[in-house]
Amino acid sequence: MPRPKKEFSDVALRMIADRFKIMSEPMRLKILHALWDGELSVGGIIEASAGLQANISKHLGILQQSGLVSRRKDGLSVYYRICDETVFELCEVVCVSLHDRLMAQMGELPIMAQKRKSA
Amino acid sequence: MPRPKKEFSDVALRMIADRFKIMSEPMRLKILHALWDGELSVGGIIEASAGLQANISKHLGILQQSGLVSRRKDGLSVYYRICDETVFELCEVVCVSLHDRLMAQMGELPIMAQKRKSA
DNA sequence: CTGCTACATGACTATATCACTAAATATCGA
DNA sequence: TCGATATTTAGTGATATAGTCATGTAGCAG
Repeated sequence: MPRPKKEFSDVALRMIADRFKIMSEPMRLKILHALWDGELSVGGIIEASAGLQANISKHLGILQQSGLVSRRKDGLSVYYRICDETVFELCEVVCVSLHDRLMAQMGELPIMAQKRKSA
Repeated sequence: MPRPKKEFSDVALRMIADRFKIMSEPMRLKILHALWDGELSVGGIIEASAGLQANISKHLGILQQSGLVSRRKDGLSVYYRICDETVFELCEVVCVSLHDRLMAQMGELPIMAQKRKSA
């Protein structure tokens, strides 16, 4: 069955593209991945993502403004957590797509049928 | 139930981020949208997306190299079509997320309970 | 008030990328 | 071969963004 085609205005395209752009930085993905299991303080995120404090803070600001993570302040620390679960879904879809593509590319290679030990 | 946490190497993060980056240009989304219903020649894509020829061509090259669209040459024309259906899925997930976010933001606004005619 | 900790922000540099123009390449018909 | 059409490639200027250093701000301890 064919997908029903919806129309997209330039504004809509811009909004969608912006969301993808947010997700298009490895450092931000790393931060989101660090938040996979739940809330974490900025210090914890810095530790998990192995980045400089200023950079992490800036990325967290971007992620929060885009609505992907939420901020909670408690004393000296600030805790972030993912508040948009589609983040995981997007990454999973992309991973599957990349995997399929690599498999297809491997299939194109004329490797002779020699036994290969699986790791 | 908690999602099972998978580990991501820097290379993996880079690959995923690159895929998102491909999708983060409104013009490329416009091109993909033009290909929604199926194959289209470059000329057709130019017409549908209302962009300059050189620019469209460059974006098509990027899309093809990333494996999202495939190329078929027939005589003078080159026909492109989407060969990775996850493109649609990604856009749909993002749209839902954006919609939910806007709805939530609307809910935050203290609008008085006045009747509003639906358009 | 002072100092300390945790985080955010501003300024700056380097890099990347988009859109545009102009030129090159490829295919078909006369 | 010549010219017309269709598409790609190259070069350029403008813009944007990541990363880094230095500084600013908020909360807690003393």
